[in-house]
Amino acid sequence: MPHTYQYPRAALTVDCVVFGFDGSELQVLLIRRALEPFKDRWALPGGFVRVEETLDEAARRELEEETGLRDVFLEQLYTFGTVKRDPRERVVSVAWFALVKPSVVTADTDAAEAKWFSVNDVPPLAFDHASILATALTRLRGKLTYQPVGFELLPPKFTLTQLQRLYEAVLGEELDKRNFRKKALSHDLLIPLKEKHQEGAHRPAQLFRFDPVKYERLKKKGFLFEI
Amino acid sequence: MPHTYQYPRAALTVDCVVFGFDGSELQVLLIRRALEPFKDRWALPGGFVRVEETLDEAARRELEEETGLRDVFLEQLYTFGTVKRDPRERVVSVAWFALVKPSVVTADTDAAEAKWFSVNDVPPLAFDHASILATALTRLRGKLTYQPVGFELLPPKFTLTQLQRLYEAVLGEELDKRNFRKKALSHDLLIPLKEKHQEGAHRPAQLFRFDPVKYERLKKKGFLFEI
DNA sequence: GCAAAAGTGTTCAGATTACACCCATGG
DNA sequence: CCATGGGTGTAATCTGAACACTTTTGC
Repeated sequence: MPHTYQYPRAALTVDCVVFGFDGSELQVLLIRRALEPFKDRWALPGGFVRVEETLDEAARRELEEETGLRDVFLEQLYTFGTVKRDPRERVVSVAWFALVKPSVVTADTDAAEAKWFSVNDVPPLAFDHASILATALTRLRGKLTYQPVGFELLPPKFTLTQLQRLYEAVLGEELDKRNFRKKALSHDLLIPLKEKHQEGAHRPAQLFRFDPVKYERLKKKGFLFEI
Repeated sequence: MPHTYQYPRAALTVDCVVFGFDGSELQVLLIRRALEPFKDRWALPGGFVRVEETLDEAARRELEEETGLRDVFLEQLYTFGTVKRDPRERVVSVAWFALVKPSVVTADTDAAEAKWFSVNDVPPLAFDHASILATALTRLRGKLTYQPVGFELLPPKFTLTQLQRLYEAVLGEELDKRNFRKKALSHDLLIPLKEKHQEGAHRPAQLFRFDPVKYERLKKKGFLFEI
């Protein structure tokens, strides 16, 4: 290893796969590129890492600049480093995946050109972003079955049916209502609220919130939240 | 996002956590640094990424240059990017973890100053390499319980007892022999050989090899190999 | 014949699956 | 009173955990 390493150097970027849930489909947030290359194509929000900021700071900064989102659940996904992934020059990108709650999903994002798409109906993407998205989807599916990340995609108060719909949307399969409820409640992470959720001409549903204290305790033990 | 991004840029490195198994303890391969900073300290093998090579090519190249190892199981681990992790300048490192079979573990490595250490007895490490190692260990433990990676750490022919010792070393707990064997065989990935393994004054043990065809098939289905 | 590691089954508890009907509400 | 989604229990099966003795070999 040389004592110092000079140029040429790869440029370093971050890209964020931001997932949301609209109540029936899993969504991903994309921005329309204003500049070449891939001008006018949809792309993951992201940009260059500054020399004085950490990687997650860069991801959060770019996310806020390009979409207006702040304080989201963010986790490193994978680093993409094939040589020609950017036609301009060598660019290595550290990809992140983010989960946001519906309050932010439905709010306007600062960037006029940021838009939510169903993951089942994504337009052609710039660079290798389709492959980054695919990696993120696989990771989300994997995580969902053993970690309670679903709550990051739901409002603070939610019904068991909403939780089930989310699991079904992400996993792409139907789940048995009784078994799902039994298991979801068995982890003792859901606190029933006094309120009910009323919507439409039918029996109102029990609202729950997520218990962040028990969540932290579980997390430290390399937790499980299997559905 | 600017159309091009100029300097200052972070430098990009790769670091490899190379695991081996000596039959009783999990080992990690370290090299002694010849230069400042952290001169004479032990460190993970690694170095700067060249602008014309992918990240995994860089990892494999550095691994060969510094330790003589080739053709190892290699998987991306995590990218470490805190600002001050290298005292010289901003360096972002893509960490990898590698698994090598005993034939290579016991062979001399090209680098005079590469050495195997038990993971239970690691010297102080340069940079944030202790934290990279800890991350790799957690990942290896996690992987072992649902993917058949153990075979990457064993010779081509092995006994069930050797496989069990490996699991015990990595997981840090004793396992029940009968339950372990039942489960290991249930996945139909182990092919019994006609040969027996003879060592010492006791009953010779059945040798097995790993079935790479079934492994690939399982892999494509997002496989499971639970022990 | 003895020391040392290989090899082998059963039982029990808990978890997972499959499955169908009544309840509360608004219109 | 009816349409809509909310809510509940049980039986059958599978899986995981605990547990002890016989076999084969070299010396």
